[in-house]
Amino acid sequence: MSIALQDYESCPVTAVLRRIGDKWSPAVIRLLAERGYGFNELDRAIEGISRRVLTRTLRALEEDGFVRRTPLGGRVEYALTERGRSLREQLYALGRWAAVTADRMH
Amino acid sequence: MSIALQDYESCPVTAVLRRIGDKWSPAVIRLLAERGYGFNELDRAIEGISRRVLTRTLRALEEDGFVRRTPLGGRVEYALTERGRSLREQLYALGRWAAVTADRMH
DNA sequence: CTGTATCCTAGCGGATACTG
DNA sequence: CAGTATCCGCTAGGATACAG
Repeated sequence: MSIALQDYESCPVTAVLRRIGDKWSPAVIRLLAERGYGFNELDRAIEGISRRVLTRTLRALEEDGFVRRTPLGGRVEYALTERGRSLREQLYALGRWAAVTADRMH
Repeated sequence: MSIALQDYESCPVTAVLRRIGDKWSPAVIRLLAERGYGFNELDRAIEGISRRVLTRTLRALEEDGFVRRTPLGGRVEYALTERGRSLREQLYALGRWAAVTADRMH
């Protein structure tokens, strides 16, 4: 069996890993799982992220249907969609596995 | 609640996502789940990867304890460790989820 | 408050020739 | 067969000033 070129991008698990495997997406998803957040609120909550990257991260998550952006007169609220909450469940399961087997992970 | 700097790297799920969220790790894991492979054999099976990147991918997976490298007189065999098979199970679950909800994933 | 514009750096991924 | 050496482009990520 061999893996063709088009398989690599079309493989669902690879696609989702590449999307949320960046530096900040997991942190954003984790926060939005609690409640809705404003932009600067997120910026302050996630220590170390730059506004430029936060913007890009949110846009990408929005484009994939994980996050919904709602303008509310002068401010904006970001929240998880149903699909986003579904993803969050998957990541939670993966997190439990990772925590248990983290001994050889440095 | 806020996310401190050190949390980002120490979070198990983020760590594992960053490790296997690269371009080729999922493909390598998928192949090695079947059976042991030699280096050039992997290179041929994964269409589009360069030897340089394949080497780095294998080294990283080995360092994290997902893959075992076994020299066998003139050739080398790469195979999943127990931990690697465990990860493969997790990815398989994530893949099923992704396949089902792939409608808004492009 | 919610971003965008600009500029910069480091690292990933790729092509290819070479080595034991 | 199993890699390493070299070079190169692209993009992710970061700092910071500016804008509506």
